[in-house]
Amino acid sequence: MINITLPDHSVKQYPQGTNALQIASGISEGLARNVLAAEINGEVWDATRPLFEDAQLKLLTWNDPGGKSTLWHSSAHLMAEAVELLYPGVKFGIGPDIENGFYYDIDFGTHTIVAEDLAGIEEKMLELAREKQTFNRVDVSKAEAIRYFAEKQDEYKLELLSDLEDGQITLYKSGYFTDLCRGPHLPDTSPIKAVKLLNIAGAYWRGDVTRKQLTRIYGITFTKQKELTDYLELIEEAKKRDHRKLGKELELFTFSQKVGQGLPLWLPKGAILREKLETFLKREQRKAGYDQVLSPHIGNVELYKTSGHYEKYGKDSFQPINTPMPDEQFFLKPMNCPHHCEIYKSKPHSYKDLPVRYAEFGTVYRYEQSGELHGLTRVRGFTQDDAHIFCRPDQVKDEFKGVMDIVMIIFKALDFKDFTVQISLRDTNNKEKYIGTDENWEKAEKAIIEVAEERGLKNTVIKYGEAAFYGPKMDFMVKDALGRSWQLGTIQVDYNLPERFELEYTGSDNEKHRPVMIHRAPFGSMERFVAVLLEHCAGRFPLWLAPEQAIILPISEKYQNYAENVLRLLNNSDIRARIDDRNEKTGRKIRDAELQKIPYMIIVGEKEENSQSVSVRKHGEGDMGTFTLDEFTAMINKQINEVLF
RNA sequence: GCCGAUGUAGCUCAGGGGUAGAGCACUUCCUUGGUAAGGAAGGGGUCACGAGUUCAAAUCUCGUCAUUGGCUCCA
Repeated sequence: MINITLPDHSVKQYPQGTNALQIASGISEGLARNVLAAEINGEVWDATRPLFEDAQLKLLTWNDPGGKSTLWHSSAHLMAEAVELLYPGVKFGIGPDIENGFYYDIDFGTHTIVAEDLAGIEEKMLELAREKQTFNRVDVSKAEAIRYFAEKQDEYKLELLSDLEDGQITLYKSGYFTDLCRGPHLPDTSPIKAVKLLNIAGAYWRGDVTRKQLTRIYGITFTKQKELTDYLELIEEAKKRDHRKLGKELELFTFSQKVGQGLPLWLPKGAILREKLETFLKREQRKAGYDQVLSPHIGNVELYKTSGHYEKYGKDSFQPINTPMPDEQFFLKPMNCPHHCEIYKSKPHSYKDLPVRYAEFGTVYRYEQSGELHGLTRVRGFTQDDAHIFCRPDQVKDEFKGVMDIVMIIFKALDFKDFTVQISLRDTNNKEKYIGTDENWEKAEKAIIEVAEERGLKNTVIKYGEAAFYGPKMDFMVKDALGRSWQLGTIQVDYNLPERFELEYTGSDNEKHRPVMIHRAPFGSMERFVAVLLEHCAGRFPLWLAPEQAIILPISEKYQNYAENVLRLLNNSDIRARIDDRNEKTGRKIRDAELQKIPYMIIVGEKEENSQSVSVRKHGEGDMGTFTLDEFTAMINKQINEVLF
């Protein structure tokens, strides 16, 4: 007999070889029907896998992440089975579950799969699911597995097998399909009740550009049709928040083929938004001891040879600008750091002056691959809210903390709660990829991890091999409306550029020392930040950022003069407003103002003119009643100051 | 850059081998109104661009450009 501990800490005895599904049946048939997998001592297992030792058991259903992932992983197998039946001879790469659903990478040979084919695959999947095919785990020797996939001529599985140790290889068989897989899987296919194949994409085998591109089919499945319908509705809703759509609707930015790919044009309202964000950050930076500097948009090729960027990115950048002088070349600046290094070098520094903090909203140009461009989140010309801190080694940690505080002030002001912190370190197996000494790298990496711990940052992930070539970094990641993760704020320690530019300060010992450089951009780039902000607030900007804070709606043209008086007074109080003087009824003007997401509507007619007042309507909330102008401006200013101060 | 999809009026989109449609927006007129669409008339498109097939191409084919879902990349 074995002892099984349930989540309520009760312990029950079962014969050896009992499985989780049988235990569930013993508790209730209803529960057994909903069991998708089991968590055994913290590890997700097949519910049908026999238990031979004492264990902690948690039964997993659709409501558990482990239940969902098992359903989706099994769905990937089910899709592969359907594809194999419909398109004999296809070969399979990998097919994992992902955050929302699953995918399978498939080599269709000469056949091209198109969107219209997906419905047929979905149908076949449902047909197979209804057969209640069981998933059977089989331990096999490496030789057996190789024999099976060699016979099937599936070179991808054979390659995967070559990396596996004999003795730890399992196959899963379900229906007509057998896959190399470590599991876990559903007891059988019957819980898969609703299927949607979402899209088709190319994906390089093992993520390697030099290898063959397979066809990746993404899909998602559910245990109820209703869940699928709800999910699809959720996606539709999310698409309404897409910054590309809102940016057009709210007239914030646009693109022009003539100007060029990935080069955003900021419209008047978008420009106000950016200016407000800049002013906000500049003030915070002033408080934190930063100095604003300015540098040109181009730099001599020698600058980038010194920085090392020429060697690494020269070929893939915008190509050099030539001048009438032979052998003279300039590059559009792809980053501001080299310029700031030269600013630092413009005079000698004492240890007493440090840290020196140079900040600049610097516009940079990077020739991103055409397929990478994406709305405002990935562009070829963008403005970084950049700054470089030059400090003594003993100041690194404090400076790092100071920067983190600024990032948090911004996130708080804009109500960004849902972010993750990614700490990117070296790939320790490929140290030659990075510039700088081992010792310096270790020092920097240690400082970042310590600061994250000391400040109690939640949702922190450490990624090895993701560091920039010159130093480790900490990035603040936020998801867009469709769940794609984007890097916003970034803080990067750099022990290398000071070396390359031979930056110095005089220490208390009257000797020359190397300062440490910290690159940081709390917004990341203005473009990407606005994009994410736009999706975050669905176009309903906080009052202090709204390009138009109020719109004055005269009941008829008879009140145009009074409306103009009101506008003048609002402008005097620094409130951004305009008059809707169209020949339309009030209901219509209100509707349009609501659609434009203008925070306040000010209705003026006979009543208001006579009492020198305004009627106020708040976006999304409705009529707020009558105010004097002083009351109204006081209310607006209070609301703005609450966020900003 | 790679695999796939898309490109018709300012916007959202329908249509589709016989030289173009809707709604909204815009202009003019009527209406002068009280918290989410007042009425009428009118203007507006080389159907992304270039080539080919055809008596005839916006429609079919090829190429280019742009957008887009992914992959790869992201100083």
